[in-house]
Amino acid sequence: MSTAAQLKELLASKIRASLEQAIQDGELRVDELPDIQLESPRDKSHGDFASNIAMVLAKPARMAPRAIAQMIVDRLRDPMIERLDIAGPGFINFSLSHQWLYDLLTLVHDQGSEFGASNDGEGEKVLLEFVSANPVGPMNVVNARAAAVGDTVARLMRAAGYEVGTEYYVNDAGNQAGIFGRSLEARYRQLQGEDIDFPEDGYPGDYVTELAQRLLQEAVPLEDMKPDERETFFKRWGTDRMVEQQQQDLAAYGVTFDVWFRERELHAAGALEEIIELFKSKGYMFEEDGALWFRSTQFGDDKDRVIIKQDGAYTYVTADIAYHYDKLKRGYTKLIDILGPDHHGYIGRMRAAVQALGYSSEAFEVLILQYVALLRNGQQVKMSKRAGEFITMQDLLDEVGKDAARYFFLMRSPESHLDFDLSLAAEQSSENPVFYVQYAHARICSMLRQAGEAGHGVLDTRQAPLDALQRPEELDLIKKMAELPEEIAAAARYREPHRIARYALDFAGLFHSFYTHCRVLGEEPAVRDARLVLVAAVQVVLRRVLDLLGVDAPETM
RNA sequence: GCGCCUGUAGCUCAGGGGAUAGAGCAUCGGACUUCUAAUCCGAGUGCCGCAGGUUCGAUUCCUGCCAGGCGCGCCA
Repeated sequence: MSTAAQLKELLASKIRASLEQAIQDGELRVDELPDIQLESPRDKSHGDFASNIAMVLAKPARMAPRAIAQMIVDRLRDPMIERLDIAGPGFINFSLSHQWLYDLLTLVHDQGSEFGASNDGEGEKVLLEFVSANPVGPMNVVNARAAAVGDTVARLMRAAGYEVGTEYYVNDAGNQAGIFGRSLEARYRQLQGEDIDFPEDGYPGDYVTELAQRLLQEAVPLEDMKPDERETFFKRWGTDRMVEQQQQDLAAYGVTFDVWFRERELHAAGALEEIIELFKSKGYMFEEDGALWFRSTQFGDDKDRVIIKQDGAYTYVTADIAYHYDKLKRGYTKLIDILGPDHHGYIGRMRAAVQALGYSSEAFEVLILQYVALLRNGQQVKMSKRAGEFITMQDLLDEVGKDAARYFFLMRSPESHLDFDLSLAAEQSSENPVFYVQYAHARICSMLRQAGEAGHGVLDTRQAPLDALQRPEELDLIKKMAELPEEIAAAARYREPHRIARYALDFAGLFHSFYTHCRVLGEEPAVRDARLVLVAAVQVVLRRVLDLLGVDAPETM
């Protein structure tokens, strides 16, 4: 039982053995053998697997690629290999007997919802931080994109053998949290009938007033507090409520975090002072213009960064350094931050900080998501924060639903600008790719239901007459399944969830094509039983893939 | 000015050293007495932004340029 990845390794070792034999025979002269790569050819006429090794060796061996290929082919014998062709400029194409595909169905059924897993990540401890929207207002569509991408990257990395923690960093101690607290207090007092001005830089949204109303109903004895206690109270109570809201919204979106990390806890633990002392002792700090600076340019940043402002307050960078230090001290060897497009300037300073803390710059990695343009009926939706006209994450989910939202965000490569067509996403039609995939799953459920009612269960794969599967539609489906482990591993390694969204679409397409061309129920028993095993395996794979994307797999549509 | 992202079919986007460059949508033409037609089958379209370079081979890697988007706080 082998996946495509395992077979590639096997074939590579056979090629290597042939080459070594050729060297021994004195027919080939090279200093060393390069890595032997096998690929899954796009074009079916090129066999199951193909290698370009003859072309790679052409120069060092000073021989024609096709002659090298012939030399390899002459020495390659294996019962598994049905046909070997030399094609084009010197490709070696392998056509295998169908047995490996039948075996793969057994593997899929044995592994079930685990199918596709690998140990590509070798247990590397990765901390994935994403969204981390300030707890002072509703989340926006870039936050929604970050949530979908981050959550699916985490799922993919776990499937690919990484040890992943997910975190949401709550900026509940900074400037903006303070402004938010003052905004809330102002609304609260206005509701009590006081005639006071709303802070000039305050948050104008209705949600602040709604929170103030809620606080009023809770009848907290604020009169007994001193002014600074009141300020702390409003800030803390307000941001805590916002965090609760964010947690709810994200959970409804299928996104949960292992840890919600509060900035204020860093402050309370003295973590910022610790950083300052550490950097001072290492000579990375200097004073200028009444402020304390981190000489980040020493580590490749484009300018130095203020750590303590003239007014004695810390900057956000200080807390962020402390936070990342905390992550590193917890044993994570790779910190991945998923950030919005307005934060790319942040990479240099954090990378500098990580190095200053004594870690490799490679321990810190940033995935920058690009801008999301919302379209409705082909027109771009204009948003103005100042006028309070913007589409929140919640609006988006209300309009298109969780599954379409996640799928649309995951469809595109994370670092590409994204045109999100709200009209299309909300449409329950064939034009909407998410339904296309879900429909494949629903169709399978319906078939298996009817098969079961007719008394035809899915046989154990070892009992089923799988060699009845001979049609290209059947074999193509299985081949595609065989590629899932490498697809997941690649998607995890490059942090590219769109590979899986595309895989889902392609795989569903293969199934729909099979469905049209091959009947299951009503065929002669051997064909029926073999196809039922196949269809059940397709169901397993579709569920796996949809689960990785965080999209539901409905049984009926 | 500097930095990040993006230029591939009419539109939205895949493909990131290899064999005739792909998908969806849109357009046109077919396929339901049979497991869900939310489906399938067929048809056309491309100086892969431009110019150099590396390579046996470049849409893919490197450099420069052009175009678009977004950043460049003692805000986060």
